[in-house]
This record gives sequence, structure tokens and C-alpha cells, in this order.
Amino acid sequence: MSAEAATGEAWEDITPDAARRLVVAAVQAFAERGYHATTTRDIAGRAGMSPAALYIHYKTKEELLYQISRVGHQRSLDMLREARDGGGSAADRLAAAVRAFVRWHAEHHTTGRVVQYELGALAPDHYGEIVALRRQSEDAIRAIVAEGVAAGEFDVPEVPGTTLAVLSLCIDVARWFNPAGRRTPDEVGALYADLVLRMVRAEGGPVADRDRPEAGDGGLQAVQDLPDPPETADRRRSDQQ
Amino acid sequence: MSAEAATGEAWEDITPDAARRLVVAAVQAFAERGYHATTTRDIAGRAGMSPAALYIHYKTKEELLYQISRVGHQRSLDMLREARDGGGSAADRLAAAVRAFVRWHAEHHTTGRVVQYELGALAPDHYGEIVALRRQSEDAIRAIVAEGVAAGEFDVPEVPGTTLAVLSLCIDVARWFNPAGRRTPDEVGALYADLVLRMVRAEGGPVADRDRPEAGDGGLQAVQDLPDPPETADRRRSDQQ
DNA sequence: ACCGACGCTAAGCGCTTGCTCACCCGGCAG
DNA sequence: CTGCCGGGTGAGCAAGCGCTTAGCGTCGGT
Repeated sequence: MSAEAATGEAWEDITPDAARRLVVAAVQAFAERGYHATTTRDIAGRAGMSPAALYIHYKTKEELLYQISRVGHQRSLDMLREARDGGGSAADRLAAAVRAFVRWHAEHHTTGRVVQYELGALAPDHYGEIVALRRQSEDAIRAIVAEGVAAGEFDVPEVPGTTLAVLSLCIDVARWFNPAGRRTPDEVGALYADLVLRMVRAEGGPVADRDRPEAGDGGLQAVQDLPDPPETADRRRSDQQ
Repeated sequence: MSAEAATGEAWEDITPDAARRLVVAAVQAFAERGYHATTTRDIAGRAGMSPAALYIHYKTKEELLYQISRVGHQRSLDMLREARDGGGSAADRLAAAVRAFVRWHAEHHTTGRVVQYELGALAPDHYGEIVALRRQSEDAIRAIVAEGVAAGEFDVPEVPGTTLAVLSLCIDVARWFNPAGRRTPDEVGALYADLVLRMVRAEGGPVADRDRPEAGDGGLQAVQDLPDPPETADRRRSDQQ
């Protein structure tokens, strides 16, 4: 699977073809430069079209962001609910939720960056809609945590606060993950599932042991995975990965 | 302490007065709308000056962001190093680091938001400088974690990855913290210190117990603390808190 | 052969942006 | 009183912005 495919594969059901190319181009541009720093000319250029062609498929630049945000949030919510309603102990389900959510945000870190960090640029009504989805995502995680606590499986200092921390930890993966770094999305997902089970003091559950990566690979240098450096030069299509 | 003071107090040593007012205004504007969506007219307006006055004190809009970013990162680094070099066990020092870092990012969440999420808008050379500071911050935390592991005090799946997760968790506080929410900066700091000690399996240390907030305040609804809604209307100075 | 629909482009409109420039004003040394 | 100087303003420039409009080529259906 190429890196380009990783950006594009989530949008395969968008038609016509030109509309899908525009979404993919917008995701890349928004992730690199941010919504406000991205021009409609840039998006259209990446999609191989003239600036005016954008407005045949989308009414405004903001509608593009809205589509991206809506689909991404819905996808996140579906993942979390699937984990919540899956089988196994609360620890199994919490680990599954974290693993899936984190893996997706690492794999699709460009999309994730737009989804998680650009929603402030949405129009007020669209923003409200997205916030509702986010609340439901939080509800899904909190349900798992609360069930684990009720079953005596977890021990947490405070359910809402712990839920918030878990969600926050997972979301932030989209910010720092670098595909050129040393960790694969699977590895980050497994590591984070382990760390989250520790946060809720799930006593060395089977999932934690099964998925834990090898401990103490001592020589690894811990230079932080860094987001792409800013680009003042207008390289545009030179390395569209 | 007023909310305005919370934004302003970190910049008291900037002179002359007009330059400081501009920084405070820029922090608020960048935090609310993002760097690219903020106009120099907006900044100058909030500071009670004409647009041209900005350029008497700062060469460009980017230089304002650079000042904010530099001071904020330096302050973060100082806090983390102070905790690292403080006394006590590794658990004590890790908890102190997290508590201070998180409390600052909650208290000064506007500044924190700019510092942590707008660095992509920096010019390449300024960006490089800031990245160096961030690496040193990561080094400070990793040192504490590594020492705890070496002393047999911590048990972590992987030192670099755990360090990254701890830092990421703390940074993201600036994104979601809402001063109108139910948690004070102190409470969030204590909660996070507890959660981080769990991540490294520091066995129920004194710090964790001393600072842990009351557990299981059941009735609390877990609606996520949300960032300010977007504003299309140009309210500007109406509720500058 | 004709035609309307569709996808697209070249050109550009109205506006906002970051930033500049000529000028102004109050305080203070000589 | 005079001259200077740091801090400030009003007006505005060049460039770039989101978006529109008039028109063009290429289709499938009749």
C-alpha cells in the first residue's frame, strides 16, 4: 500500500472522479498548511484542474472541509461503537477501541490532522453538527470505562476525566505521527492500548500481554517524531508522496 | 486572578507597554482564530492601536508568533528541567513535571494553544529553533522516565514511546481545556499526574495518593470540555474576557 | 445531423490582506 | 523658543484571496 493510497482510500466512494480528487487534494493541503493557509487555487492545482472547477462540485471551500470532517468523524464514531459493542471483557473492548482509533489516526494522519485540528474553521452550523458527533465518540469510550469500573475490572480516579484523557491521548496521535518515523501504525496502536489499560489499572489482562510490543529495545534513540517542516517555497506537486 | 490576567501575566517583562499589549492581543487572536485567520488589523485593534503601529514594535506578523512561541517553549522547558533536577524519587519528579506542565497549559490555555498548535506557521529558521527546544523538552521527560526504569521504580513497555505519549497527553490539554468547564487547572494537573504514574506503573507512590482527587464523583456528566465555537460574526472586542 | 447537458476553462470582479509612507504630536535638552 | 526624536496615525499600495461568469469542447440520445 502506497502512501498516496493511504490518503485516498478512505474516499473511494465519492463520485464523480473529479470530486474525489478534489477531496484528496484538499485533505493533503489542509493537513500540510492548515485550512486558512490553503487556497482554492492550491487545491484545484493538486487535483489537476483549474480553480473554477472546484465550484462545480462544491459550493465553497468550507464545504470541502465539512465533507472531510463529517466523514472522518463518522468513521471514528463507527470504529469506537463497534469496539464498545464487541465481545469480551471491558479491558478487551477498551484495548480494541484504542487500537483501532490510534491505528486509523496514524495510518490516515493527514486526514486525522484535518479532522481533529481544523474543525474551528467550520461554519457555525456545521461546527455544531460535528461537535455532536464528537460527543457521541466520547460517550462510546466513557461507556466502556464505566462498565469496566462497574464490573470491578477497572480502577480509575474519575470516569469522565479518565475518558477525556484517553480520547485526548489517542487524538493527538494525528498531530505527531510521522510515517517516516520508526513506528508503524500497528505498533503505535498496540503501545497505546497497553498504556491505556495501565491508566485504568486493568490487571495485566490477556489483551495487554498479547499485544504488547517488545519491551526495552534499549538502543532506540528517542528523537521525537516531528510533523513536516513548514514550506514557504511553493513546491506544490513536487513530492505529493 | 482575572481571566485577562491569566493571559497577560506571562508577558509582564516585555517593554514598552505597547509591545506587551500587542503580544497579549496576538495570543488571544491566534488562539481564537488561528494564526492565518488572524489579521494584523485584528491584533492592532485588540491592543487599541492603529494597524500601522504594530510595525513599530515588530517587523512582521510572523515575528509576533515567533516571540510567543519562543517564550512559551522556553518556559515549558524550564519547568520540565526544574522538575527533572528536583529532589525525590523518579515518581515524585515525574509527577511534579506533569503537574506543572499540565497546570500551566490549562491556566494559560490560550498561550498554550498558540505555542503548541501554531508552530507550523513559523518561518523555516524560526521553526528549526523551536523544534530544538521541543526536543530538549522531550529529553527532560525521557530522562526522568529512564531513571525510574533504571532504578527499578518504573515498568514501561518502551521508554521512548512512553515518553512521547506522556508529552502528547500533556500538550493536548491546551486544546481541550475550557476555563468555564468543571475542572480547575490544579485538578487537571493532579489527575494527569496520577494517570501518568499509572502508565509507568509506579507502585502507588506517595505523590499519587497525596494528590489524587476524590474518586468516583458519580453524578458528573462527562460532556467533553469544548473549545470556543467558531465566530463568523466580527464580534472582536465585545467579550474579550 | 442536430442539440442540450455536462464538465471544464480563461478571465476577471470585488474585496481583504500584510505592510509602507508621509505626516503628526507631545516631551525634553539646549 | 527651537529642534529633535520616539511613538503614533490615516491613507493607501501591490498582491492575493474566494468566488463568478461567459463561453468552449465533447458527449449520448434522437
